[in-house]
Amino acid sequence: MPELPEVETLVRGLHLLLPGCRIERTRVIHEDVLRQPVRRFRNEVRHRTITAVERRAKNIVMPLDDGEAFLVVNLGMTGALFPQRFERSNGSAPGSLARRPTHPAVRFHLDGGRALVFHDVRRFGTVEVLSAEAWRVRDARLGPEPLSDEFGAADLHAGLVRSRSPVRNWLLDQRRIAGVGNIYASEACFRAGVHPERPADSVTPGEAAGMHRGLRDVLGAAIEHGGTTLQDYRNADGRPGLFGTLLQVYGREGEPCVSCGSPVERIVIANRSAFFCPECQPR
DNA sequence: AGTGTATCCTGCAGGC
DNA sequence: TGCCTGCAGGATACAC
Repeated sequence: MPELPEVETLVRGLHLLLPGCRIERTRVIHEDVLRQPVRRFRNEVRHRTITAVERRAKNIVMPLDDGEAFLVVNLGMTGALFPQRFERSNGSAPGSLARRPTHPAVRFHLDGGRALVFHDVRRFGTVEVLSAEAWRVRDARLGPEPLSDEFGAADLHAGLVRSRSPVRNWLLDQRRIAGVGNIYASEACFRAGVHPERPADSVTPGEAAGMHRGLRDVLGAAIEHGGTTLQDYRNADGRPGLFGTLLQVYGREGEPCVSCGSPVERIVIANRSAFFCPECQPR
């Protein structure tokens, strides 16, 4: 479910609330979301203080005790993090709009009676504590952040030409570029006028520039609108993202292309849907 | 280095 | 109403 813009929106909300919170104890309701034994997990987070809330690719990264360890959450398809019993200085209560977590998997009990709940219907999400070194290694395996200043069109092109895999698949590979998922991969291909099945190494420098632009534009705009909610995604306030109506091809099979009016098509690449306009994105 | 397939899970929509 | 199939924002492991 959640891709870079959704995770970024959630992280921005949580960053206003969680730093300084101390984890008193943890209840693990569904241990299959952990990547380590429950006992060890609970021991490693107990009595630690969350010192920041950051994003890397689609991961929510919370340094504990200024980076002695890292609590890393991946939302998978349906995961969500709900802050509970927090209050802002203006009296509003974040998370109060959230539907009660029907599928809690891990509940962190924080100081002051507050809590953070990881809720996940399908439980494809993961929650884990990593040592500083383990997180560094994990981080190093992830590709560049598409919105960072260091990521240029030339970098994108240089990465693409090293692979013959379909462009859409290339964009989904977190080792090549971080944070792009199925929605924004289709959107980026559309904005660049590149057919999603085109071999990555067939993309010209000009097309790569268009894709670099399109990718950054669509991710940036999606963040401004709080991300895309198809079904489950909620931000830290429990509100859905509003970018869905602005998607140009994803989920619009049969509907007219926003640019030329031709019906948008859906194809399956590597078992996952891709949407494109056959006129604007020729093979 | 690729792809296809399967796996982890649950819920929902649509067809009959 | 029930039953069935297919589909869903992710990530990983496997055989080929």
